[in-house]
Amino acid sequence: MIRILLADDQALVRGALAALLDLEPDLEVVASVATGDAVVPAALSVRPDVALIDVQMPGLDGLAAAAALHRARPETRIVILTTFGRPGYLARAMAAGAVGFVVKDATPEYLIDAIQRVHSGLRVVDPGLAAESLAAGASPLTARERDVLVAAAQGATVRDIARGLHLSEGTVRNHLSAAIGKTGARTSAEAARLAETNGWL
Amino acid sequence: MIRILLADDQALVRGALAALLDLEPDLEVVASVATGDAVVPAALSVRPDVALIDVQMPGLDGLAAAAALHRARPETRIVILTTFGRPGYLARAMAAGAVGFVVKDATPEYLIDAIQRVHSGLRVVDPGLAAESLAAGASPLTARERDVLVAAAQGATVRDIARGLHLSEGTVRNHLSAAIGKTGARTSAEAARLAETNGWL
DNA sequence: GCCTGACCGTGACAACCGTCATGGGTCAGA
DNA sequence: TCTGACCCATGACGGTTGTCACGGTCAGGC
Repeated sequence: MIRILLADDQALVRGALAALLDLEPDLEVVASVATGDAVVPAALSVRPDVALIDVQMPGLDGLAAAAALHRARPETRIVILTTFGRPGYLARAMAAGAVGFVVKDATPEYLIDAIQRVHSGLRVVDPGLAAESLAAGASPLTARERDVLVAAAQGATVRDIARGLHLSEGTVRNHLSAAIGKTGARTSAEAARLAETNGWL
Repeated sequence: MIRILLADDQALVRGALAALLDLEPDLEVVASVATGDAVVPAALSVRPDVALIDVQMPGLDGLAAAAALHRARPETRIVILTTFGRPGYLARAMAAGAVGFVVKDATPEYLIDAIQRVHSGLRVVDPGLAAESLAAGASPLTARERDVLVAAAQGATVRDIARGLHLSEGTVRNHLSAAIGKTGARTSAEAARLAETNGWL
């Protein structure tokens, strides 16, 4: 019997996944939480074999929660589940100690198989996504460039960003310019969009 | 026995929802499709009582698919299911002939209850979202303003938009300026973001 | 020590964007 | 018929953005 912890912020998806997994005779959902912060306490309490963690969650996000869980309870095998197959997510998930990575486009059979493989000690990664991840490479952005891009992605102006990060406007423009060059974009808004789809933010 | 058609582009969610609904003794998933274009043919073939349609789908989107289904087979009661509770979505869903609107944050019980209510002739709308929808009101954007905003949301420059829509740059700037005024934004990127979260694109 | 490279910051300039005033065209409704 | 709403265009303006050249700081390698 494989004991599973579910973490997903959408109650409907959480409930539906639980129903799906509980149909399998050798799987058992023993806990399900809605936030990243709740993952570690729940895991320590129910001692699951496998944790299925969504990336998008309020509070601590799925990748950070995975890292915390890996530190707190390395016996639990972590599978990251996500809507968006962003290359950067895969890299960060692996760095966080995850051993599986499944996108929500996958079939239910694939997910169940992935859980079983992971439980038996294997790693499970979508080969197409892995290739894409290698192609996109690691994030070329510096910490500051990331900061200004996340702000720009919210629609902030250069002045807003400068105030928010306590920088001069010229410096913000420089960081943005560097990010534009590195992403191959032609405008800060486009750079923010590209960085986001690559999972660099 | 309530016969249900499921439409969602994510195979995992589709399968999980089917598992969840099939657990109910009076519900039966009789078809599940991954694209908006497949909704009407499937409905004509299996004659479902209720159609559960996600907004985000490739090809024909969920709202357009709902409208087509309502025309082709008005007996089928339509429930729109969506990740994002955007006010504009609700308005368009109702205009498309939907009688239910459920966000993926809802609990499984709520969804099941909604399906049963809808089948018995009632309408089901999240009251909080309905209030938000009234507050945000209908889209204030003209058709052209919408066009330039969707292009701007991709990160296109004024020149790109002008070329893409065969307009002069000045005209594009005028439309953008009008959209910025109507959305209360201060920049075209921000206007695009706001319009998107309101479901006006 | 010295050099190198990566980062942060400044100032100046050209290009672009947002606003406004103005004009012309179409089309629906009073 | 006139009015109002929408579309397209032009031209000009001030403010913002993107780029560049230039310094300064700091960690790591020779």
